[in-house]
Amino acid sequence: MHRIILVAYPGIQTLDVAGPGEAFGTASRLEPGASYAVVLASSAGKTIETTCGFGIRTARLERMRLRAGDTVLVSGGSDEAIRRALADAKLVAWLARAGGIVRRIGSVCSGAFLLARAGLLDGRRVATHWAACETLARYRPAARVDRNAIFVRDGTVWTSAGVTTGIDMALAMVEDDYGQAIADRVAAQLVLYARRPGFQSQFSDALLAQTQAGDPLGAIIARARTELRSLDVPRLAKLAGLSGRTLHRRCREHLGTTPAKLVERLRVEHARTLLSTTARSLKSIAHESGFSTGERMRRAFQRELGMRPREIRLLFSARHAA
DNA sequence: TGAAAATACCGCCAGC
DNA sequence: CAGCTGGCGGTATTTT
Repeated sequence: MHRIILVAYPGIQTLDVAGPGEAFGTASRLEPGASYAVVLASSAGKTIETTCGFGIRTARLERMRLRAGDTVLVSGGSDEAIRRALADAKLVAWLARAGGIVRRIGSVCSGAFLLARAGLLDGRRVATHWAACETLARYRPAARVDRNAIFVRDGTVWTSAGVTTGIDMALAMVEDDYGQAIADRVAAQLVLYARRPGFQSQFSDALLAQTQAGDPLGAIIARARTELRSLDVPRLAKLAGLSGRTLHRRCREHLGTTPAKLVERLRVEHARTLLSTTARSLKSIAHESGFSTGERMRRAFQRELGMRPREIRLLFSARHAA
């Protein structure tokens, strides 16, 4: 039996607790092989209100006797709620203590600020909501904020980007505990379209959203993904049926990027997946992703992710070995 | 590492 | 006329 302690405070984001809570709860309820006890706790231990006005009952944090096998997950909340929570010395101290005891400690969305405050993110690679990345990097310079990840596992510390990605992260924990088959069945039960690995960027989600919105660019992106090996800006324009100039404008207004950057991102994304799921040589991965040489791939990775391909492989291959 | 060559970016503008 | 398109070309960035 794994205990999951969801840490709450007034003004938390409803989905940040409900998502992971249901993921673990579903696993426990439907999978004979899996067993979780999910508890909600807050500093005051009362009924607290979430962002949308739901009242949820919480146990008192201090009453929790921490065990080495526990998992602690801190929810995100509104700016105001986070600010108040950061000032809650008891809460921060409890988290700091938990960090030294439990097997896994993590956050969803802006909950990362509380872990940062407790000193748990120093020297770690972490994820948070895209709109909060810069603020977190400034708030705690010792934390290495990965702007692309939807969730990151760095040793015992797990962080996720925001709301629904908390579910992806919870499922990765289920996989860690009970294997992929069970995690996949839970995902199916929750009717998740596809389970996303942590390295899949928030940027991809934006692209996916465009696709579903029926935006012409969405279809172009899908096409482009299949032709990475012979793609440059004029070619992309041709696929899109637009002039270079107009394609440029569309990319700016819909995706906040430029055509060449878009192509580069798609290439990096593709290569990144291959790096972490196969043992193929960097050179062959570079070639398949449309980089003429390994050197060019390395430079693109540095620009897009601030990391070298080799580092990506090292960081993510451990996860897959488990 | 450095410099030349290639490619991309984007303000501007005429044309639809 | 407003609003969108796409060509031009100087500057910036990336590649070789």
